[in-house]
Amino acid sequence: MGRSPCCEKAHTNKGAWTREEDQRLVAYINAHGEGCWRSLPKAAGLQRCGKSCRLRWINYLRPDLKRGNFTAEEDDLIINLHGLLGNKWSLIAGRLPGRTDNEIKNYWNTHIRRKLLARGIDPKTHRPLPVPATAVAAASSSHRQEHLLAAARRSSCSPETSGGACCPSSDDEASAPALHDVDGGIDLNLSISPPRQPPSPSPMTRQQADGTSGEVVADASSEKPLHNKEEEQQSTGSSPYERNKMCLCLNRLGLHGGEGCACGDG
DNA sequence: AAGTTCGGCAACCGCACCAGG
DNA sequence: ACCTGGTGCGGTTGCCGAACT
Repeated sequence: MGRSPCCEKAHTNKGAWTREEDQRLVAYINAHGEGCWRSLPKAAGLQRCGKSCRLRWINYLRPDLKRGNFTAEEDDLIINLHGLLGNKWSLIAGRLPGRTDNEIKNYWNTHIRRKLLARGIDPKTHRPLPVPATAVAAASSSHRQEHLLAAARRSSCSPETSGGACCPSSDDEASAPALHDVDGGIDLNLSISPPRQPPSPSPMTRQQADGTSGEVVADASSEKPLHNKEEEQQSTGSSPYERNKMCLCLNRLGLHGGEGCACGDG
């Protein structure tokens, strides 16, 4: 028993989208709205698979997309959310307005992951890799990387930062990385109720979890070039992460005090 | 200047989940 | 309870431009 293919591959285009195809897709969705992706290509006069149309719309054509470089705040948010959620790119994207899961996934794989590795941080577990301290120190030359490392270390639960109390050393537990903001005193370990947060009133639904409720939680959208962020950080001495504390209202992760922050004191 | 390598990103593929019949 | 279709998600691939030799 199998399932029918989502489209007739013999009559569908593949590869890069043309301007005309984009225009057709945008025009159709503007007129009829999203949904019914299977029948959309035919209705819109496109020789494309419905899944391809959906992907093109979500990742490239949506009007609310934010293009351009990721900001330092977004970097921090991604690192922290990845520490919490793992490779749940759609969930992470739900906390970054204007960013898509695909974009974040690519950014992680091409930028953040490599930088974390260079800093001796395991991108999967957010724990320090077993490398000589001198190698880590030698790699800490740039302020930008220093900032990323600091954020990553805040995101990780390591014996050095936690004193070992919060991080059982068994491999089973290590496979489920926890988040701890040592500086801020916030325990983000999702396996235990955060001491400074009320328990969640109900289990998180899928809709709540993936951000499809339409709420915009994290407002880290300032589009400053990265080098400006570095200068700002150097001049103030405080990281964007510290200035934009994480909002951890359980099912509304984002920047503390952001638009959708439900803490009440933000 | 030409060839090669590398990095970034758009797009594809296959599986999982969910809702409706 | 089971089956099927539609949709969403994460992993992977391949193209293209930049950097390097």
